[in-house]
Order: sequence, then structure tokens, then C-alpha cells
Amino acid sequence: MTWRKRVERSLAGAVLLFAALGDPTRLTRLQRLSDGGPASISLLAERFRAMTRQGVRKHLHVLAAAGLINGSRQGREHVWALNPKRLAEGRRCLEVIASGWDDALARLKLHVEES
Amino acid sequence: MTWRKRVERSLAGAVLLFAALGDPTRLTRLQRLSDGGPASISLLAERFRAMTRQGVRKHLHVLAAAGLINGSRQGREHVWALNPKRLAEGRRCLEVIASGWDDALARLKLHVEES
DNA sequence: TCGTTGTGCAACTATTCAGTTGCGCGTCGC
DNA sequence: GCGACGCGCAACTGAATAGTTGCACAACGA
Repeated sequence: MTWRKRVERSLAGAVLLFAALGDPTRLTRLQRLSDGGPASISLLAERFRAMTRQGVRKHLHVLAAAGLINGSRQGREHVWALNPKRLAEGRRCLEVIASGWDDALARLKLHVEES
Repeated sequence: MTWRKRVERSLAGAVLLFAALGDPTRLTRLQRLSDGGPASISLLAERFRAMTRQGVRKHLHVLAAAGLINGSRQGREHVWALNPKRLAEGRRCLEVIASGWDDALARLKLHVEES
């Protein structure tokens, strides 16, 4: 795989991740998982009368597709758990962009001083 | 302002931020700004034939609304620059969620060992 | 002054998407 | 076995969104 292809693929992954995070329902459910530990769909949907269980289910699948949570069947329940590794990848991505900007500004400053 | 209101407001901000990042066009433009330094709209739209200048403009405004970039008029050009501070806020948010999860797991483990 | 360049505003369209509804199926408890 | 509970699948609908188009306007250069 070429270097450019690599970048494109990781970019697509980052887009998927941030898009999953960029929704109030999903972010609150993620926070609920974060400080409540693993939980089933119905559990995540209760105290959330604004939406059907099916609605919450769809959102959970978006989070799963982004790799932010992992699901597993336990009896008749579907239990979801956070995947902190993916969160770390998100942080890493933001770091890269920020540091790239710092470098660009440094180069720009250098260029101005030279001329 | 109540504590709960505070949380809700910061959550809304985080949602806005991640939603802005969760789009291929916006993320690539952000990366372009990151390692190319400040640039005007036309500059950001060129070599990007898949979209009109107006399309790119809208995306830039979404990024601006999320606080990720700052725009300023320079002559007849509108120049956009990255705001790394906002990127740091995003990282901070992800850290909070991840650490909350670690704590939850620790509590869970403790609870299991106790019983 | 005149052509060019960079931009902003507003309206339109087509597509996508969120969320609901209705159903059927496995699983647990009595 | 039988009811209740938790869940998955598929189809539908209204609403939001992305992107375009057409225009007008200010700034720069010759």
C-alpha cells in the first residue's frame, strides 16, 4: 500500500470516529457508558423517553461501526462496552493536526525573518 | 448557573466540535490548513474540483462555528487560520471519557472482589 | 476607468438521515 | 407450557442537509 493510500484510510477512519462522536444522543450514551460501566440497550434507552429503543439501538450501532464500543450477547441481552483504545486514537489524531499547525507557523515565522 | 447546566453546555460544545470534524471535506481542509498555514477560500477550494467554492465556503463556516478556525478579511480575501486551542479542548473531552471508563471498570472490579 | 479576481447572499433541489412503527423470534421465570 | 421481557429486522415518513446556481458587490492592477 502506498503512503498516500495509508493516509487516506486513516483519514476515513478518523472521519467515521468524529462523526460518531458529533451527536448529542451518542455522546451522552457514551458518557453514560463511561461512568456507569457496560450496559444493555434497554438500560441505555431508559430515562431517555425522547427516543424509542430502536432509535437508541441505531445510535449504538453507529458507535460500534466507528469502533468506539463493543457489543456482546449475554443471554437475551445485548451488552455494550466502551473501547478506550479508539478514544486514544482520536486524541492522537487531534495531536497530529495541532502539531502540524505549530510547525507550519514556525516555518512561516522563519520565512518572514529571513526575508 | 447550575452544575448540570454547565455540563449540558460543555456537552453541546463538544458535539458541535466533533460534528465539525466528522466530515471528509472538512477534515482534509483542516489538515491542509494544519501543514500549509493560513489560506483564503479560493486557495482552499483549488485542487478540489469535486466541489464549488461555495461548497467549500459553507464547510469553512461550519468549522468556524465550531471554533476550530478563525477568519479575517485581508483586502478582498478572506483568510482562515486554525485555532489549536479548540483542538486541545477536544482532546481534553476524550480524555475525560476515557478516564471515566477506567474508573468505572476499577469500581466494577472492586465490587466483584468484595462479593 | 475597465477588466479581473475574490468574495457574499439567497434560492432551489435532490439526497440523505433520524426516528418510528409493526412484526416475529429467542430467552427467562413461574 | 405460557406469559413476559429483551431484542432484531424491514419498511415508511418527515425533516434536515449538502451542494449548486445565479447574481451583485468591493478590491486590486494596468
